[in-house]
Amino acid sequence: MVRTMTAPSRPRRGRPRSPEADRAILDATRSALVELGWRKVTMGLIAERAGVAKTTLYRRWASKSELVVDAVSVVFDELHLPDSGSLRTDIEDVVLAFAELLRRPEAKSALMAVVAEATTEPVLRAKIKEILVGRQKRLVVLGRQRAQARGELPPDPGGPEQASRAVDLIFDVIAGAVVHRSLISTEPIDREWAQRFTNLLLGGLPATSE
Amino acid sequence: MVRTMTAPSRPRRGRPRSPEADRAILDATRSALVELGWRKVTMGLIAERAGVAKTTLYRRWASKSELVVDAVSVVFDELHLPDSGSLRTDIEDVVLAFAELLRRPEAKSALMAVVAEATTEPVLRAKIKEILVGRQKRLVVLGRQRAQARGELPPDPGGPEQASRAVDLIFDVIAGAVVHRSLISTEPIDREWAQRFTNLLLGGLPATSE
Amino acid sequence: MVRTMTAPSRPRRGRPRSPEADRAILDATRSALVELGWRKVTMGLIAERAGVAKTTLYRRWASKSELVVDAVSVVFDELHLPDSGSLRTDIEDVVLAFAELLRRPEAKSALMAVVAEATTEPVLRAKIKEILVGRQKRLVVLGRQRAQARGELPPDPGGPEQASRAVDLIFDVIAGAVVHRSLISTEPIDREWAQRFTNLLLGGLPATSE
Amino acid sequence: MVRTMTAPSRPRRGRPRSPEADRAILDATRSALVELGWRKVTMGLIAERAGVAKTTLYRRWASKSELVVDAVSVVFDELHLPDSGSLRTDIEDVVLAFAELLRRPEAKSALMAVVAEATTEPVLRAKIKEILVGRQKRLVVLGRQRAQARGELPPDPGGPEQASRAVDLIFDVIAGAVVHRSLISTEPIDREWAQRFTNLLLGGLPATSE
DNA sequence: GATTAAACGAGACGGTACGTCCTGTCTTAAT
DNA sequence: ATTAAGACAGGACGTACCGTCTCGTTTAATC
Repeated sequence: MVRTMTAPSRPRRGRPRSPEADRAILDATRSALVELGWRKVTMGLIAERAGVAKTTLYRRWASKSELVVDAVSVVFDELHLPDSGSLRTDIEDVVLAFAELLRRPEAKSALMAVVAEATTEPVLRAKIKEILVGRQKRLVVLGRQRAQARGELPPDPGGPEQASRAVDLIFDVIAGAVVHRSLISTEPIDREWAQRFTNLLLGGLPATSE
Repeated sequence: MVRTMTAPSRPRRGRPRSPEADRAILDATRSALVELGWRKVTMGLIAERAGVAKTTLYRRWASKSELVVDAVSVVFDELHLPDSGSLRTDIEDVVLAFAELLRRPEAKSALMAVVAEATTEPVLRAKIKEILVGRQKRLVVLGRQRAQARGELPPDPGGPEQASRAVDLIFDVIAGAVVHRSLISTEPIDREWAQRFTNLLLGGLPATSE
Repeated sequence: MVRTMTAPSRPRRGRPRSPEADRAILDATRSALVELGWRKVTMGLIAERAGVAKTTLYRRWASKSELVVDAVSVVFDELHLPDSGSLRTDIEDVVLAFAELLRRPEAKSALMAVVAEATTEPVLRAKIKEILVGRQKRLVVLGRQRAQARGELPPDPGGPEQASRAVDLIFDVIAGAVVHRSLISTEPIDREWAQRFTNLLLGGLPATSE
Repeated sequence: MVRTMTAPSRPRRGRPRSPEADRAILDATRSALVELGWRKVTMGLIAERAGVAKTTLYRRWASKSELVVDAVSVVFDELHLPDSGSLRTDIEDVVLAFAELLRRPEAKSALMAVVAEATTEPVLRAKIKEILVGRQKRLVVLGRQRAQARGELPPDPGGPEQASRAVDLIFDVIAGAVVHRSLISTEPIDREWAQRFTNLLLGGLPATSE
């Protein structure tokens, strides 16, 4: 998560970092995002709400953006893909679930902001790629496997690299459509839209008018 | 463009606003975005580079975000859809053109930032919807008409509202995929990717593995 | 006082500095020093009490020390030398008055602090020399003139430079003794001590035991 | 010196305090004062230079001020009064020696700072009174005894208390004049000034013009 | 040609957040 | 019990922008 992953067995001299502080900070960040939105959330406010000094924040995270990515990642990890029995409803369900996630204030106000920051900060960019993008591709992989098992999709034609590129493409199309409609076009996503999108994705452009 | 569009025939007493200032401000904004990126661009800096007082900026635009949307809109308006002769290459071409636009620093660093701001500011949201979203749908409308004329797509089945919803969907899918891959997944978009995307869009998910 | 003395007739572009802010800041500084002492007075607190932004302070003064010198200077300017009729009582009176000034919390807590800062900051050093030292020498000059008029002291023997050096010496001896006993030895200064000091100053060391 | 002087024969369980640490800390404090001056010297820096943990500092001294007083005291203890054969040259010599001491950066930058702190901290005040003031009065006592033995000064007229008060007065006058000229007026002290000061002190004000 | 009202440059203003630094305390494991 | 290491709460620092304001100065349409 934070930098706990650095060196699993370090000599560890001095007072160790407080895990309670970690938790309190991430909780405070999420609740502050819910109540105030990205703009009005400040490092000082998070520290105050977490009952922690500002230095404790900066000791763990290099910027507000990186802290927020970590705080928001657990929300993204809540996404699951219950086996609905058909590829069509699997897609519809995940589109609706993702759309609902993007309606949550802590996600909506934060996602685009950290992505904006990331355009100029490579470290943050890598973090987003790993946490918010990479980790969610599991949903596409899983849905694809199920569909292949059901015979709804043909088995992977090429090697593993080709399969990975296929997953990436599908992920960008699904997540991209939901993000674009939710946050850029700012139009609502309901089951009807999810169905029309799934039609397009499954049948392709010429089939949509039927 | 600005907000000078209020009441085209006002009594207009006193000194009129300088059109040179308008131009200088928008130019300074674009060049500052190119060099420094959204974060480091400040209203004070724009004013200085434009040889203009800060007051002059605020007399015309309510915030940095709104100014930047206007400054960037001309870049988006450069997108065109030359008739390539087939729907497939029309899509490929527009995907590549849009991807290239998002590689330009003034667009890349600004788009997500203003979208992030827009999550909490309705006025800005409306402006983005009109300028950056609404205006580009013309590309989808045009491409669709040509494809229908060629017989590549069936004619509009329902009324005009249904057609509008179809355009919206296609726009969100195409623009969403490009934006997501460019700015969130931060992977390069080349002709090979554009072809695979177009395959998916035209043939649908089951056809992609062939 | 502040920098009002710079360029008596400048073109003066832009909004002029608020004289009310000047006054409010200096008042707030003095009252804060009285209540809290040098250590606990912060720039942020002064700004708050003066109803002024911190930037307004820093626009006028480079540091807390320079601000405090200006704020305290008016207290030093309150020192006067009423004509008591004899050199002996003139000295006693001025010693007691200066001792009383150094008992005032705003002076006591601030004087040594700014002098300490001045050991490393030439600009501040010059300011102290001008305001807190130079301006008070008038008292010595005046007392000396009166004593010479009364015949208690011989007229200036050498040229004006020699007279100036004599004044400097007497000032350092009187002010030095009062400052040292008040703030370094931290012993009380009462009329009895003032009399013994005056004896020493008028009669010299061998005469004190009589 | 430190506060280790509490209970010379304690049971002393656990690891004893390192005397090397004491020395290293005081040395580091002095050298840091020389290089950086009071302001830029921090407890953390002293600890680092002494190769010691911050905890070790705070276990021995209650604050930076108290540590610095101890570190600087050895410099003051270097003052001596070689018997020059006459009261006049004894005074001149001690004035010049003290002036030279106050030119040393570790003394100059520290003395006024700790005095400033002491205006609000009684414990520190007592420490300064004992170490920096009380201990140096020996110089006045010694010089006086020699002068009385030579017949340059009359013997003590009153009881021991009156003699003590006389010593205090002379000390405040001499030390005060040197401190004031060195650190407040910030004028140089050379032999010529020391002679004029000694003239004044021995002969009194009316005699100075001769 | 004089009036007049808005726009203009300059820059001060109140305010907010920043990220750094230092203080003095506390918590580890090691000695 | 002391040590080195270093995390901790707290608080001030001085800077940077924000968006507003108050000046004195143009500038053009109206009178």
